[in-house]
Amino acid sequence: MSGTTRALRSDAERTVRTILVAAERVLSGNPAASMEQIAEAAGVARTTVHRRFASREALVAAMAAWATRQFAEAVDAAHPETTPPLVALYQVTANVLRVKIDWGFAMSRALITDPDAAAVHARVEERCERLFARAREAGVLRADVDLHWARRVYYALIHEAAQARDDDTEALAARLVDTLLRGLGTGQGLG
Amino acid sequence: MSGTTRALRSDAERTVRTILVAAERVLSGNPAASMEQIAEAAGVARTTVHRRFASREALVAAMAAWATRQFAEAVDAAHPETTPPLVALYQVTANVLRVKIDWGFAMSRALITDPDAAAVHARVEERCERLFARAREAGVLRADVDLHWARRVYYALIHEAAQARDDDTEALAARLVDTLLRGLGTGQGLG
DNA sequence: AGAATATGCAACATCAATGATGCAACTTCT
DNA sequence: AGAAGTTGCATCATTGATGTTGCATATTCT
Repeated sequence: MSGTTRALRSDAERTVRTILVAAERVLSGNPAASMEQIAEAAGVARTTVHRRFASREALVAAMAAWATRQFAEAVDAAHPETTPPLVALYQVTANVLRVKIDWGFAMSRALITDPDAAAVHARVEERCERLFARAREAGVLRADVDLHWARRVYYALIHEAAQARDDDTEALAARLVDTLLRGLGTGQGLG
Repeated sequence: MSGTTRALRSDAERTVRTILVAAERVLSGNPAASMEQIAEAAGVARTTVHRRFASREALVAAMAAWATRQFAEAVDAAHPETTPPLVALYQVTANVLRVKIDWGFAMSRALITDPDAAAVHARVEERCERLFARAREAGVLRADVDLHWARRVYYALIHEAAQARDDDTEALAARLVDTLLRGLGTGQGLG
């Protein structure tokens, strides 16, 4: 994106990455953690963090940008507008889970603070909405289902599933989608 | 609980209540809000807050204690061990939603910080687990369902539904339980 | 009215987090 | 080797939140 420094560029970028990863690890555990704690977790002096990120806000923004990028890519990779709804649902879920497990904090904050990230998230939400609409038309979702509620339930399940931090995201996704579509009941006594 | 002050007791208690309510309102919107903001929201000087609560920690603990009490009462009122599982599920859900809508922050933090509150929450979790076990035995939940996953899905849905802040908790509970048991799909193409 | 209690206001002390800077030491590229 | 760049360390200023206290002023109970 920039042509500022040629030499030693890889070193600096590696440090930036290390800090971003450490920040996610620390902040997901305690959103109020200090820059000192983040620096320590990254195995770096606090001043170094401040050299790379002008302010705490800038650091969080960078995390949000990074996570948002991965998020968008995760959705793209599933081709949710061209693949059959049910398949796309599984694929999107598995891909997004992978990102959300590693960047849960950054993704949650992205909505609130960063302007660009918010735009990307809004775009993804639209795509999600379209996917759900297609799923309903295809008979995957019931015809009488409230799409807004459906999307919120889906997000809630993703959030919950991501807490497992299981590396088998395929299995997580399978269980999640199964629960979303079939629920957990037998159907007895429910009219 | 205490016999310290007889006169003017009602005044002080009213102030305490006002502060607790304001704190919940403010902190649910921004967990990092200052005592100043809380005091302002309560229509009270910051010093008054500090007179009633020795520290920020004490304030949060008081919120947790208050919310936890209401939480336990909400579960009790549904008689989850004696009522038929499905009925109890609806009733508990509606009651808990009522509390969670008004005390979402206090209930979430309760688990982490306060020791007594944690005990109550643990007790409630046990009751929830038993209720789910009964539901499975009664054929309300499928026999092959993982109870741990079921409970987490249930919590996630409650958390999500509580965001609606709708005052019709009966309707919310109905939709929530319906989603939990039946899911949102038609069952087509799912083996 | 008088006593007890509660609150607002102003002021103060403390403390932790943030952000900036200069300097020496080290690594990497040419 | 020399230049450029990066980091660690020590240090300092600033800021915002926290918690305390004294005093004047209601408010309420008896």
